[in-house]
Amino acid sequence: MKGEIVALETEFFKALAHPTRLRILEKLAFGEVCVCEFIEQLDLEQSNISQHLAILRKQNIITSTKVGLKVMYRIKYPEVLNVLSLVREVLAKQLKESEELIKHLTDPFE
Amino acid sequence: MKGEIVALETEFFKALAHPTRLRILEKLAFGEVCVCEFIEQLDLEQSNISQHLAILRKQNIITSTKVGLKVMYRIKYPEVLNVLSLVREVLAKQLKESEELIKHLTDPFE
DNA sequence: AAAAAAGATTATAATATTAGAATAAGAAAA
DNA sequence: TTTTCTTATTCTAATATTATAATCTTTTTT
Repeated sequence: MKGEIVALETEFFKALAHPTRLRILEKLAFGEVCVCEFIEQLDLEQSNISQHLAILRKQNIITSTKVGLKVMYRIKYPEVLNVLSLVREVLAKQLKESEELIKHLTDPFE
Repeated sequence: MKGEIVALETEFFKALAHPTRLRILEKLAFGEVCVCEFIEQLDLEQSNISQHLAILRKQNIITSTKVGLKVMYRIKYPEVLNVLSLVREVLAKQLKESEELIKHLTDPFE
């Protein structure tokens, strides 16, 4: 029971633990995006982008609809974006702290 | 610039993307824990636990202090726990939705 | 000082993830 | 209906992660 929840959480974090997938989500934060745009903007092989989209889809983080030849992707649960911004907050706090350490190193008598 | 932020985020998610490390954080949510307790409760090799602790330490998520022979670990930025609970919320929402799908499958005429 | 206890580190074999190339599948246009 | 366009899938080689075993390191007992 508890182990299965941890497993779900793990898979979720794994899905987010790749720069390409984070960049995809960043773009989707502004709304629907078609695969062709990702190909244009991310400067990666089409097949690679498609693989990363598949991972996010499998994790139920994004969904797609086919519109003619194109496939439009969007974020399925907007709460995912809150996770991303919360992580950025933690990182900001971490960086601020090391910044202060540097300050003390360079101006030790202030 | 933007790429480096994404890289930081990626490393952060990677640090959380393992069941053992999530279990460690779960235990640390209640307060300080010594390595010996992890060894006892997680039923894994000592060296393996130590490796996972090192990954969380390197990511600046936890810190340790030595007390005699023992080493006590604790969460450094409590905000990390908010990330975990937010993720659980997303998972809950996802599961609730698939639960409703099952309901419609089994009682299609309700 | 030698032995023991608690953790950390290193090396390595097994496994998993990733990127790129090739191919397939689907829809629309010619 | 053949061709073209857009995306998905499969295969594979390269890389990264992981767990175990063995080896330190540090501190405390004896």
